[in-house]
Amino acid sequence: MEIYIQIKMNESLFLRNPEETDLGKKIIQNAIILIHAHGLECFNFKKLAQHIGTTEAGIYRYFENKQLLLLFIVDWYWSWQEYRIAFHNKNISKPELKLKKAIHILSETVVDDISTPYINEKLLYDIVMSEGAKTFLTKHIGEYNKAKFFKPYKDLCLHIADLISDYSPNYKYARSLATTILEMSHSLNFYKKNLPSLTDFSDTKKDDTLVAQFIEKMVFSAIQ
Amino acid sequence: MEIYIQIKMNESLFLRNPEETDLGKKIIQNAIILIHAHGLECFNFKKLAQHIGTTEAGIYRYFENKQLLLLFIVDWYWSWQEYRIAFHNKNISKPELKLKKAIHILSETVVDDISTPYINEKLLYDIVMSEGAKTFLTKHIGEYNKAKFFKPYKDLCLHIADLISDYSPNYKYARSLATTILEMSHSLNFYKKNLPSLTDFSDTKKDDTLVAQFIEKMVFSAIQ
DNA sequence: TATAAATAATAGCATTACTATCATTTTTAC
DNA sequence: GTAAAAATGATAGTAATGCTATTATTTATA
Repeated sequence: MEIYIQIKMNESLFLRNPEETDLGKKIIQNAIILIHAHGLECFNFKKLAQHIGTTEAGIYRYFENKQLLLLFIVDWYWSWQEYRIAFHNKNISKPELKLKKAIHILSETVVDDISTPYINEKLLYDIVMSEGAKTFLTKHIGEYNKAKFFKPYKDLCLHIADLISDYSPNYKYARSLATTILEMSHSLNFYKKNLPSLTDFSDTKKDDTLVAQFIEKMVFSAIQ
Repeated sequence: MEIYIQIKMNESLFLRNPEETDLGKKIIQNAIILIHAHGLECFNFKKLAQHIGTTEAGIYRYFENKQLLLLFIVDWYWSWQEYRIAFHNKNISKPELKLKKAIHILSETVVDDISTPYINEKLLYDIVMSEGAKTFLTKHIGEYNKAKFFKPYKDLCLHIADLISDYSPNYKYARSLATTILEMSHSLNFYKKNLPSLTDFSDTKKDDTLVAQFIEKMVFSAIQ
């Protein structure tokens, strides 16, 4: 059985849908590779074009600029994570287990998912960790929000908030706590890697569940 | 009694110490004003120079580039917050009260502190909220870390972690929790303002202690 | 009052972030 | 199988950005 999952993306993110053509898929695939390798700052459409053997103008036919390309892959990532959480929690009824699963999915090492041929989720996880916040740390936040570019993130946040409320219907801060889970699951892993003294973990330790354990304990004691 | 506080800054942040000359102080003061008004993306040394009536090259004599200028003011902010926390907790012995005070200082509205004439802390708070993360979301993170540019943030993190450990000596995740406090105290306020559906608060509500209340409850149930 | 230090004025250059045009190839429709 | 349409490639150009360099002028200091 070979299943390929396809995520329906917000059409305002692109000028031409990259998932419908070979060149488009190459753009996504190699944008992820290049941003992962050199960071968003060093990344531009000229380099991307050279890397995949096309022209700068060719990329501009798909995306208005690199911020929207970043938003595309970051939005894709959040939708994919929500899908994974829903998938793994299928047929599980205990709210406690569901919430724990979600926390672990969000804060543990991701491996490349072969059901998405031109997207390397392992690289994408790193990109979201170190560049993801830049999608909303911009003066365009209002405009982007109107265009629903943050919908995948908000949907996931609401999904987690619902899991929290299922477990603890009287807890008053389900959304703030969901946002805390989302944010800290990525940023503690970023710090663990780059500024480990801001955490209680070190990057050398093999155990990749440490961040999840911290968050899990914090969350469950908060909503108990 | 008029007291002016002065924070000793890391000398590698600048080429010439801006706090020692009139032009230098103007650079800091107006950089804060302009970054607050238009965001870091739109901000550059040419605009800053025009705004204060000097030349681009003049600014470059003080700072190598705008990232280091941002680091300067963000580092200043974290040192100032640590100072405020220490100041307000002077002669208070109960660890519980100290930690609560720290949480409130970090997550509630800041007003301009007149003991720092050319720095508007109110504007600076907004800048740290919406641009602060960009200081470490860069490929230069390793190099900046070596140069100790993140020391003020780390010191504050450790300060909070110590307050946590004083209250609850057996708690295993003092640093991660301190980082969570620091990060969420700013980012929840950012979301409250810009993407309120990610929080349980709305920007219209007058009460500015809501974020603090959420964090306080979460923290104290975690370390109980 | 000489000297050094700081600032102003101006120029210039490589890179970035696009836009435009036109030729060529590939796809699709009949 | 061919014509039309769509997508891509090749090339050029422009305004803004992020610097560096040079020289002149002002200001502080000895």
